[in-house]
Amino acid sequence: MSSQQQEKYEESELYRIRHSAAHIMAQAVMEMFEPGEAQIAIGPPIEDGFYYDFDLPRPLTPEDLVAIEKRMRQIIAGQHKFEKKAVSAEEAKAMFADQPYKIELIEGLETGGVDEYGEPLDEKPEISFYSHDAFTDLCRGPHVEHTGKINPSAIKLLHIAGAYWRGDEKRPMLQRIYGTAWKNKDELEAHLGRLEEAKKRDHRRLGKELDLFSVSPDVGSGLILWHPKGALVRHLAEEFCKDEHLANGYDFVYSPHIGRGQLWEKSGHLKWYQENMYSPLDIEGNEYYLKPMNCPFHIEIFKSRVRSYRDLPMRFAEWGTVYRYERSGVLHGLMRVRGFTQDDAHLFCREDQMPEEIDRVLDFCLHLLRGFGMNEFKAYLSTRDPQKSAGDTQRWDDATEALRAALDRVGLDYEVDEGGAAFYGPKIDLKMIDALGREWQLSTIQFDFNLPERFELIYIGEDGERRQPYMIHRALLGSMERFMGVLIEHYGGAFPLWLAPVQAIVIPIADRHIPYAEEVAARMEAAGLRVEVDARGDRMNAKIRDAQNQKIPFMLVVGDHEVENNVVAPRLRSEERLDALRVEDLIGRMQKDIEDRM
RNA sequence: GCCACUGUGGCUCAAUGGUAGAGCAAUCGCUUCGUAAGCGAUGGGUUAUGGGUUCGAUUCCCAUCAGUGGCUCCA
Repeated sequence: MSSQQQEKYEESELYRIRHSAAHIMAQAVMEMFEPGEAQIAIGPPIEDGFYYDFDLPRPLTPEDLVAIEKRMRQIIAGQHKFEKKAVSAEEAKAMFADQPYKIELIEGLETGGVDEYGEPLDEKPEISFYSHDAFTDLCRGPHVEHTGKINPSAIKLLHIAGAYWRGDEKRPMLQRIYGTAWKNKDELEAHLGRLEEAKKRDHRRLGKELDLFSVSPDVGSGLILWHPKGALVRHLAEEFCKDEHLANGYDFVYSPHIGRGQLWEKSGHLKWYQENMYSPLDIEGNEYYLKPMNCPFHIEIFKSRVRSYRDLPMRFAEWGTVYRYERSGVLHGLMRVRGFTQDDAHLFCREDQMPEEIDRVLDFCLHLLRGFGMNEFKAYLSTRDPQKSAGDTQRWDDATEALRAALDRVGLDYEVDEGGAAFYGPKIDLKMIDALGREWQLSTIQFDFNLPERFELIYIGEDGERRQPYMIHRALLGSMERFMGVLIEHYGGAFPLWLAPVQAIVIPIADRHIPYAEEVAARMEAAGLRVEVDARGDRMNAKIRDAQNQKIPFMLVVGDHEVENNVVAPRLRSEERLDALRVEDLIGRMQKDIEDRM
C-alpha cells in the first residue's frame, strides 16, 4: 500500500475539493433567493462527496438541482480565491447577524466547547471564515486554493433530502443537498458506475428477480412473504446454523408468540419498550402482547425448576419470531422489518464460567458468519454509562473485561463505544456493510444484569447458597430477515452451491434430448441434488441466458453428442465451460463442493 | 414519525385534459437449434385507493395507502 492511500481523508486533496464544492454549492443556492430569505446551516465533506443543509422559503426541486449545478460550474470557472480570516466571536456574530444557525454554531464554539456537529471540543477553537467570490462561510477549512482547482466535469449533485438541524427531531427540518466530487471526470464516472453496480446487488431487486420474497400491502408493511426459492435458501441457512448449535452445546426450546401483560410488566418491557410493542389482544379479559423479544420466555424455562451449579451453563436457543413496531419511514426491504425471526439464545452461567462462555460464543459467532463467506464486519464494544446502569458495578466491570479479552483474543479490530451500552449490560455488536454502503447490525452478544434481578433468577451454589447466574443474550445472525438481506447482497444473488435453490439445470438442445435430460435430472435428484430441466421450446441460447440470469451454478447442456456418450457438458455461471463429464462424476464433484460449503 | 420524490398490465418503462402503448414475461403455433434473447399470433390494465375541479381526469388539486432517498430512531 502506498503512502498516498494511507493519507488521512481529512488531509487529502479530495477532502478539500469536496469541502470547497460544498461552499460553492451554498453560494449557488443562496443566489437563488432574496437576502434574508435563505439560511445556511452546515456543509461538510463526507465519504465520496459532500452535502450542505439549508433552511429555505420553498422546497427545492430536481430542476433546481440542475440549475445549481450549472451555476456551480460558472463559479468554478471564475477561479475565485478561497481566503481565510480569523475573527473574534463578536465579529463573527456581527457578520452572520441574519444567519441564526451560524450564530448558534458560533456560540457553541465560543462558550459551549462544541464543534459544528455538537461534538465536544478539548479546547476553545479559533473562529475563522473562508471566503470565495461573493460567499463567506464560518469554517475551519481547509479548502483548495481557488475555485478553479475543482474540475467542473467531476462534480454532480445527487439528491435532496430532509435533515433535522443538529440531528434533533425536535428542531427544524432542513433541506440537504447531497453531491459528489472527484479529481477528474473518469473518477466521477467510475463512482457513478459503482453506484449503478451496487443497485444490481440490492437485495430488494434480487429478491424480485430471483423470486425469493415479497411484501404485500394487504399483508402489511415490513412483513415478509418468503417465496419457495427464498424459503429454501433460508431453510438451508437455518439448517446449517441449527446443526452447529446442537454441536456446540445449545439446547433448543420453543416459546409462543404472545404472553400475558403481567409477564411484560415483570420484565420491564411495558415500562421501557412499550413504544415498540403492538397493542394488546384481549383474551377472556386478560391482556396478551405479541412478543418483541424472547427473553422472558427463556427465563421462565430456566425458572421452571430449581437449578444447581452443576446444571450450568445452560444455553437455550430458539429461532424466535418477534414483532416490533417500527416507524414507517425506517422500514427497508428485509433489513428493517416489523416481524422477524431471531436466532436467539440465552446463556445462563456461573461467575467462574463467564469468561470462557464469552470466548465460546464469540468464536461460535465468527464460525457461523465465516460459514457464509462473511469475513468483513465492523465490531463494536459498548461499555457502561455510569448515569444509567442497572446491577452491580463489579459485575459490569468483569463482564466488560471478558468481552474485551474475547475480542482481543480473536484479533478483531473493534471500536469502543464508551458509555454506549444499554442500562442493563455491556455488549459486543458485529455489523455488516450492505451493497449501498450502509451498516446493518447482525450479531449481538450482551450481558443482562436487569432481568435476573427482576425475575429473581437463582441457582444453588456448591456451598448450598442461592446465587444469581450471569445471563447473556445473544443473536448471531441477528434476524433471519436481515441476515438474508445481507447474504443476498454479499453473494450478489449468486449463492454458493450448498445454498443455491436450484443447483443445476439440464438444458436439452432439441426436444429429442428431453428424455435423456429427464434421466440425468432424476439421477442427480436421487443423489440429493436440486435440479431442473428446461424443456421449453426455446433455443439453447435463450435457456442459457435465463439460467445465467437466475445465477444457477451448473448448466448442463445435453445434445446428440452427450446422449451418445452418456455424459453432460457443464457450463458454470462464471461462464467457464468444463469438459464433458459422466453424470456420476459430476454428482461426486458437486457433492464434494456442497460438503465443503462452496 | 419528519422532509422530498414516486405509484400506468407479472416485470421494465412510454403517452395524453377527450377512458392507454412498447419490450420482456405468459399462452398457442411454427422452428429442433451446440454455450447470454429464433419467428409469428393471442390474451392481459376501472392508469394504487377515496374524494374534488371540469362538459370530460389516468393527466390538475386534496386526502389515504404503498414504495424510494435521506433525517431521527434502532434491546
